[in-house]
Amino acid sequence: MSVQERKQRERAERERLIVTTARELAEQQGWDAVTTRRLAERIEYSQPVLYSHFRGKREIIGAVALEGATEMAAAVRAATAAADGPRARVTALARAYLDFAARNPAVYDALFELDGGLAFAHEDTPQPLRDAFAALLESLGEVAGDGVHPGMFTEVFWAALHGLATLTRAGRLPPEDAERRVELLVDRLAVI
Amino acid sequence: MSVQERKQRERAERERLIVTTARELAEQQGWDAVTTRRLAERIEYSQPVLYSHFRGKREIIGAVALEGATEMAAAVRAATAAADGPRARVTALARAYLDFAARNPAVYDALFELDGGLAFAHEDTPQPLRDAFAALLESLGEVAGDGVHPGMFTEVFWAALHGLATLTRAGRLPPEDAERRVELLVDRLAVI
DNA sequence: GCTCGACCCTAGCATTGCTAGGCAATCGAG
DNA sequence: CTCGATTGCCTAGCAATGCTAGGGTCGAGC
Repeated sequence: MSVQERKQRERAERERLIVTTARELAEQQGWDAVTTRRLAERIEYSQPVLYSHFRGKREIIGAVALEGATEMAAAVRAATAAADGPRARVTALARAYLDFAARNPAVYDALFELDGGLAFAHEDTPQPLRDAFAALLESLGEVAGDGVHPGMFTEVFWAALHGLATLTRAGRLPPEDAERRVELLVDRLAVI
Repeated sequence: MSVQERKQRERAERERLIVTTARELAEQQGWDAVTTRRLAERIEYSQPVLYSHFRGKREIIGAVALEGATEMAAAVRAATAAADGPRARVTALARAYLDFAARNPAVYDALFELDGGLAFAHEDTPQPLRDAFAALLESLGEVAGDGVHPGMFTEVFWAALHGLATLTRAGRLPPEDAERRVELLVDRLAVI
């Protein structure tokens, strides 16, 4: 049985290699540069190997997205845990979110801009995505205000952050006032 | 000279035909289905004709985006003009914006999700885009609140709307609570 | 009526995601 | 140890994509 175990382990390692390599390539040169050929070359296997791990390119994007969701949840939790009081927590959360999006544009794209074949707001939504939303909810729920459903408040706040992240990165918003925009958002939306 | 004029007119008409056909096709079957071959077939010309009007597919997307920006500006202005008082105006604006995005997903994608080769927040930003932002600014500027720059307030409000629009359409947010989310956004962000 | 130029089409290129088919190495049974 | 079977991988290829080169045709202007 040990042989099978070793093979299984090697397969799992190679799958991780594929995902991390796809992510690296995407961060370096953008998702357009992540072709199955280039990806195969980088992992030093032939193209069909990719398809023995994933149904297609979409699933690879999806895998990067899930990895990113876990990291983002961790980043948000780390930032809010280090802050004192609801207001500081929300501000830290917003900064951490936007910071993550700015530092990992390819991962952020995999999560929200590209089609990774992931189900959102469904019963079959993958755990990392649920958990990322939960991480937001933990700090945002406490500033939703009376009579406002915490989940819905989190959705709206999240949407605002998402809008800022994407519009800023796409050059639709000048990057200078980023910090002031965050302050305005927190001041107005959160009920302290 | 009349011959040249006629030719020029026909060229202009054909260019409009390309843009409206691309838009139709995108609305019907999504932008992925808008290939140069299919588009050429629909307008009953060969592919190279497209390239005598536009540098490439990107520019066609950009043309659809510009058309969409003009329409969106008109839709927003029409909605706000019919509303009484700042609060009603902002609510109407938000609804009109989200409604436009929901009813014209392909156009909205051309504007904000796809690369149409357009410059934003620049000195060489095309007029329709500037005007669309101006349409938002007209109604949002009056509820920015004291000490808050109207332009920046508009950016934040716009980003929030953009986030709601994209996340809702991508299935990231459940569509049921759309109206309540708008109310929350207006209540909190706008200073009446 | 003729010539020349604008106009547009056929054909092709490189690249993309994905798949079929075969080859070789490894495993299990005798 | 041998031999058939299975697993795992690669070479080669397909259809579709955006885009371009080159030639042929038709009409304008003298």
